[in-house]
Amino acid sequence: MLDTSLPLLTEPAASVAAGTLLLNRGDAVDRIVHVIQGRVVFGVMVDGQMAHQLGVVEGPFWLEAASGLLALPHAVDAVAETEVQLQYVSVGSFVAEVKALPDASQTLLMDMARSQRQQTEMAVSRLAKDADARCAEWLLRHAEPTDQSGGLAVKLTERKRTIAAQLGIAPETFSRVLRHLRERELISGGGRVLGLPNPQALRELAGV
Amino acid sequence: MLDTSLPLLTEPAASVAAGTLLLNRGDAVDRIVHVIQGRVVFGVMVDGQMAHQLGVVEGPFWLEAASGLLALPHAVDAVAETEVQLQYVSVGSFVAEVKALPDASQTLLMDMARSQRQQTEMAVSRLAKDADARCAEWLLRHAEPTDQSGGLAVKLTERKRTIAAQLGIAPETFSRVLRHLRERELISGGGRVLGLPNPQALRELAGV
DNA sequence: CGGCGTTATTGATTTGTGTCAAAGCCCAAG
DNA sequence: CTTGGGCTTTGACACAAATCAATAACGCCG
Repeated sequence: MLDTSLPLLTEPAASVAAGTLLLNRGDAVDRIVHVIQGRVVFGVMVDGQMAHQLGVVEGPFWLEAASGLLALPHAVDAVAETEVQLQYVSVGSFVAEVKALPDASQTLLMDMARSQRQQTEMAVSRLAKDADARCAEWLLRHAEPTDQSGGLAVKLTERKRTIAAQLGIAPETFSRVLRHLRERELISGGGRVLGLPNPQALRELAGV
Repeated sequence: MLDTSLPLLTEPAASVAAGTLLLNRGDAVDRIVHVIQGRVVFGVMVDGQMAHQLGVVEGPFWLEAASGLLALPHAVDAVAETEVQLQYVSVGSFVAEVKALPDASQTLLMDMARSQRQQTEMAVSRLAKDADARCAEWLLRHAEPTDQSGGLAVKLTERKRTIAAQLGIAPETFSRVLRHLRERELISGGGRVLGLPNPQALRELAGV
């Protein structure tokens, strides 16, 4: 894990509850949010709901650093998905710090590379794949080996509507895809733990 | 315009023709491409065609710097859209340079911020808007005031199929959208120069 | 155990956009 | 002027996924 702390910035860390709106699309960037710990979802909200999810980031992380550096309004909405520890940092001191400390720009650089990568992968996956393929990909990414026998299984820790949002599809569609995969015997088990009897076929469906 | 030159790197610049494939999705990053001048399209290619365009970048620019820094395979395909002047730089010397020179990481940081921003805006626009809205947005973005009277007009300098690709829609769809907008009298003129008689309505359609 | 609010599933229908195919247009070469 | 080959437009159609609406399955608390 990267250490993204910037030593000059000593503002106290605050803690906000899950569900808190952290920033709004279109708002001017008055301060930058340093997420120390916790998970943040960003995307486009439509009347209070995160209608289109663009990414999920796990702290430590600089939220929308690009907007801060470029002095442009935020391009996305962001919401705390878990409880989040964070610092608010003025754009001025953020930029000053990045300029002054080589290490700071280094870590920030790696940070941005990470986030850009995630975003690119998500965009590629959405453009190039249909719902079935994306779900298959998601299942494989979240699969873990079961105790014995080396089979794979996925535990659904979040609500399915949330997972659907991550996949960029409607909850109904996610439901149908799971049914479809179950019919084709690519997944098994009806509860919140799904078995993957045939990972190879699943990989194929996901387009490797 | 940013200066992204890195003084330590003195490899000679090469020139490649429009249409040249610069990098392939999935390939390991053996060297980084510094685009000095020219336009590069990146996205996902399907049998030789750029089927899904993710972005267009104008040099000077570091292509897929994120992949280089993270030591991950390329996430996208990239093709020269115009003739392009470029340098190939080994990942090693690239990383070394970024580490050694504070200025280098500074400029690269701004560079990545720019590209991330572009990508984010494109993703947002695709997720949140339909074809009509995206075209309206594009028209407004490319509008210029006409000589007299302060009206707005758009000059179509590229082929429409290219514009459609940038908008992430099929050429046929673009054609239909233009007809639709013309029927609603949001654009006028049938040639390669379109008038925008009602920018306000257009802005509304674009979702501001 | 039974009731209730939330979440998930299912079916019917609509919508937007891609695809295929057939003209039509434009312009440069002959 | 005519010809031909690209882009562009148009129409008919197919299809994936969203939406709407209704039902079913949970989970939780009393």
